[in-house]
Amino acid sequence: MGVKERQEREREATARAILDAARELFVAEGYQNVSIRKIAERIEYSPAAIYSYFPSKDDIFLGLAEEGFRLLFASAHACACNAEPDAPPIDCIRDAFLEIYNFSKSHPEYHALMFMDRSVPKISHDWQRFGFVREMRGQLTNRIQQAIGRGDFPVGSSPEAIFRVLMVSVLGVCMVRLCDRMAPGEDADTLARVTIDAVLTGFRTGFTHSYRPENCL
Amino acid sequence: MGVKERQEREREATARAILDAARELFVAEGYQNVSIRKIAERIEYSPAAIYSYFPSKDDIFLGLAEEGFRLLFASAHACACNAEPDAPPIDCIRDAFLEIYNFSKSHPEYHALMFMDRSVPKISHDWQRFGFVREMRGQLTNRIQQAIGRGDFPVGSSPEAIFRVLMVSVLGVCMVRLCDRMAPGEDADTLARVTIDAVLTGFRTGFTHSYRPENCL
DNA sequence: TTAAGATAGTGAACACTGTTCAACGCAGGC
DNA sequence: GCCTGCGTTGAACAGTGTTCACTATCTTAA
Repeated sequence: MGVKERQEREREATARAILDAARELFVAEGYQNVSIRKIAERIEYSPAAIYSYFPSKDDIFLGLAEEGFRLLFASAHACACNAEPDAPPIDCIRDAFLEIYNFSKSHPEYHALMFMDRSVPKISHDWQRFGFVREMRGQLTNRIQQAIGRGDFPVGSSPEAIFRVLMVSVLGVCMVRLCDRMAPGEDADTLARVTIDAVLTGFRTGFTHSYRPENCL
Repeated sequence: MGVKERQEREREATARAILDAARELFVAEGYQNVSIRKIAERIEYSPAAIYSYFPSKDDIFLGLAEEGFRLLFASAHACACNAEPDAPPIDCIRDAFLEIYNFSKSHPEYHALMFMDRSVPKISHDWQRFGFVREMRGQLTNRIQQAIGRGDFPVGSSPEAIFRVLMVSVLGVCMVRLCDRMAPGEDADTLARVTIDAVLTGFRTGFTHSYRPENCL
């Protein structure tokens, strides 16, 4: 009687195998150099077979981006601020954004897929659908709110604005590094730290603005 | 006797025609959708002919990136701070970086080619060779030095560090916008302004760091 | 047990891509 | 008038994402 179940299981296993093969290939060779044919060869299927599991190449990489967010979220969870619950919120915030930068170093392909790639339009459009993306933002904005409560930021500061500006600034550093736009000999790690500190100091000191974003990452 | 000269002129004209066709096509349809065959069709040559003018597709777009830097530099020159030489340096700096953001809006394809594209590796490697890139940085770091002299930034601040952090932060905003990573309804213009002000305020207030980059853009 | 049906997987093709190369035609110089 | 050399070409190569008619196998009902 478990025929349907077994078939379903087999289908799922093959889908997983496709994703695994795609991941290994694109971590090793980059998105541009992963072709359906290479994935097919790796799992010993014909290229056409893949299209009965995923509607297009983009959808395979949409699945991988989801995996990337899961990975980043796991890293963020494991970083220092969560180990010491009594650590100063401001240090947690700094660490969390440094972790995003570090993630872009340890998983450059995932980072590119998640934050930079324009060749997978579906990621751009659907990218808010990942639940843990919202969860991760929530956790960080909570920390920022906590810091505001402690007087680290001026009263009335917008946690979302602080989060957003930190995010785009760090993503800027990541991009400049990943796109080989660093000056010869320039130290990206220091740049990341200084950038985060500059933005944090800016918001801590306070300046007037009416930026109240919502649902950003 | 002017035969060689005429031939040379004709070759140059064809090379220009290739660049023009490439530019029109890629401004209209984006880098990904411009093929050698489309360029060839537009200038009424065979695809193979193009390869006697440019070693590869990448080299055509390397030429276009150079054009992009020229354009951006022209915009920066034309922006408010140059119109009023007595304007507060801090406003000039803000305007200049806002201009970079605006350029990414008015010329998204050029911006992507200049700052984001990884599919044209030669741009990454040779990208410091553009003379006016250094010139533009020089002009801006001078303005920052001027501001330091006026006491807008703490004594001993590094103009290069301020320049660099402003640059990567603005590039972050540009990237998030161009890569469709904005939240629905989020206002990128405001984000750009707030980001620049946050970084500026951070550096004006001052925080300890030993970042002394050189030759960055 | 056999016939019918569902379906996963295939090979071949389509319409593209960047790039290469032998061959051809034509202008320039002797 | 012939020869050389250069610009240009058509055809091909090896690759891409994707589609589709077909087969072979496995499942289910009679």
